[in-house]
Amino acid sequence: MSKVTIATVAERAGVSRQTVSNVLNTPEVVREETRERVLEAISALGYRANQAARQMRTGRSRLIAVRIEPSRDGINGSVLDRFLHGLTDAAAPAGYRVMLYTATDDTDEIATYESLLTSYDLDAFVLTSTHHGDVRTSWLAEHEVPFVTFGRPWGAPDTHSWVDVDNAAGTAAATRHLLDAGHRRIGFLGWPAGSGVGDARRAGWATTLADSSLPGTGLDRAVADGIESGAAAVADLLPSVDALVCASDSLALGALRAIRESGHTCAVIGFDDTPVAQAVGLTSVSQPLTEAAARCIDLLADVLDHSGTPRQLLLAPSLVLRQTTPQGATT
Amino acid sequence: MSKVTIATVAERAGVSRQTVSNVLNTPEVVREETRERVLEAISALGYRANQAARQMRTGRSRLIAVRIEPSRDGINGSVLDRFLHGLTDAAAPAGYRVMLYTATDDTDEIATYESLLTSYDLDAFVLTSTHHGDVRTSWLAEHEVPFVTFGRPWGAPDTHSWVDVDNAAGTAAATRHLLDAGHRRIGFLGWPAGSGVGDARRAGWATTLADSSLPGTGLDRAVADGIESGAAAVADLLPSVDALVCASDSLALGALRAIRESGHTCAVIGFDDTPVAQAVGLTSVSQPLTEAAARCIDLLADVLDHSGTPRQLLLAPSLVLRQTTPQGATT
DNA sequence: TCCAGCAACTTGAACGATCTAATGATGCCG
DNA sequence: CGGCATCATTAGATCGTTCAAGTTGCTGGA
Repeated sequence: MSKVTIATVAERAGVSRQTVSNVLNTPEVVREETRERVLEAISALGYRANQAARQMRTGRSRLIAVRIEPSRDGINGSVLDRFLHGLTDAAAPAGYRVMLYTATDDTDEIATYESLLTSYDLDAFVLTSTHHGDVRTSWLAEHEVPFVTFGRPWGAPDTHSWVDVDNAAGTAAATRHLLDAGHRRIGFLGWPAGSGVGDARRAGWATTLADSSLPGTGLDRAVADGIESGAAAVADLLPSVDALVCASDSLALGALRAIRESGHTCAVIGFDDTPVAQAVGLTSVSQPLTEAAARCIDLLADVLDHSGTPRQLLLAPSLVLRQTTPQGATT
Repeated sequence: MSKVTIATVAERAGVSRQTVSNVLNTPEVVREETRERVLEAISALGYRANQAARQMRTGRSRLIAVRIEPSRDGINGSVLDRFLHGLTDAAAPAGYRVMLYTATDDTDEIATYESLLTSYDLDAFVLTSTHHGDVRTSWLAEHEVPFVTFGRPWGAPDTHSWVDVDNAAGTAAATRHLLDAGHRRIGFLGWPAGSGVGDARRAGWATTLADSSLPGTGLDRAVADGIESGAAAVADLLPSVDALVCASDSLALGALRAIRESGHTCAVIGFDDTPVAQAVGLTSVSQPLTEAAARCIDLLADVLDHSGTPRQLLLAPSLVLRQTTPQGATT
């Protein structure tokens, strides 16, 4: 099968190249009858527009780029991977494809932007893991590159479209669940202050306790993410709590281990509903990653159509109930 | 900054467009002095070749496509994700970028090939999860599309380049480790016959036992992958074995649960060294995924240079030692 | 009858690179 | 000193698409 170009289709349909192009891009200017004849020719010949040629003319590639992280923590890494799956799925029906890139840090990432933009003419970027003082968003905005972030612009104004999950609502739901189960001394195991996500998760726990007029002071710990650090932090917290809300499944897993070793009884809820949580039967807060990805594509389509102002979406996480007690959790 | 084309560079260096093109693509035909002048202009202007234009002329896009699976089993899905990370990393220095696509089954995937090839002019595909009677490889070969597979062509002749991990060596190492630890009644928990990978993993266990003149008959089970099915299968196997080699971490996790519930003592080794295995401290066979991805890119570069015959690479997995006993494993 | 106005379609140029063929400069030999 | 091969470089065509500027044919109002 030799290559089918727009000229082949035009010849077969007995029209000019431009008419074929119009059928594809601005169908309303072509007469019904002609359009049908062209469409018939297109499907008969199996014609598909050559993206490279289209891109050269229009400057748009229908390609969006996403950063893929070196799988840092094996447990939490799966969150971004699931988001990526969702993004690829959602992009295809919208006529976009996803291209991957890696970068070691934000500065390196910006260098990659330049390289990708000049050589591949990317249409847009989807950023993940936004954080305070994120230089990437300002660079992209400054260079007028369309983008959407999964994660709100912590501390910066809402000048671009983003999708985020309501982290505070997640830990609030977890805390409420523990309250309903009769727990009264509910602690929180999270990360050091400064990360937007971590702070929000802590706040969800704190405000829920406050709403029930229960004390939270001294019942929380802030450590780096990880099983070991989680276990260590929980060790000295244990006598004072009978339940724990955690900022991640890694921390929750560490907590479970410390609890089992100590002989205490303490309920635990994790965050992110990772495969590990599923495997060990741990109750965990689940982010709607597939939906978040689909919304990112929606917002991106808007941005690329130059239609309207930036929009922001906050999605609600859900609590996946499994066991919360250490015995259960290790079952 | 207005766009810098090859003509801009040519003007600044005082040469023609073609000379600039030659500096980039066939440097040996350009005189040393001229080349330096051109290179200087390139870096001064920050010129980068426009891929779309190059692609239209040459028909090559420097883009390779990889299928991303809907994260089926959350535990085992991480294997392909880690491979994907490695692939993206390895592709960049070689001048290639990775594009993602999804497909529901092999037939759908072939339809996607056609679509991607005609509209994006992809250079090559990297296939994963090869299996018996894989129609994808024959389609690609027939249409002369360059590709490399991660996973050997089970049952088909070695007509293309591939990289695979020696699955049998992995379970053999696991079995040997258990033998060295003094176990003599070593069972195997795997998948139903027919999957190349599953059969190889079973064979590694069987031959290692046979080498030590130990019986294996009746000590293995074949079930669908998953924690539940693993637990169920191990239940009736338990009195007869004091150690278990598993075809996946999911099965191993199921086995651990059944063992704990039964009160028996039995060592367990998993496969794939997934985050779950790391989290629960399970000894597991680890595939060198980063290296496999890098080798795939190497082979692909060869294929795309039309240099030489197809090559095949078999990489050795390694055993990651953690605990093998259920007590340890649940710590 | 004439021409403005419109709808439907066509024509030539352009995007930015690479390929092919042609050109000018240089050296070598008889 | 002329002829010829060799090397370095240039000019023009080309890839497949879309944009901008036509062209054609028809309708209807003055």
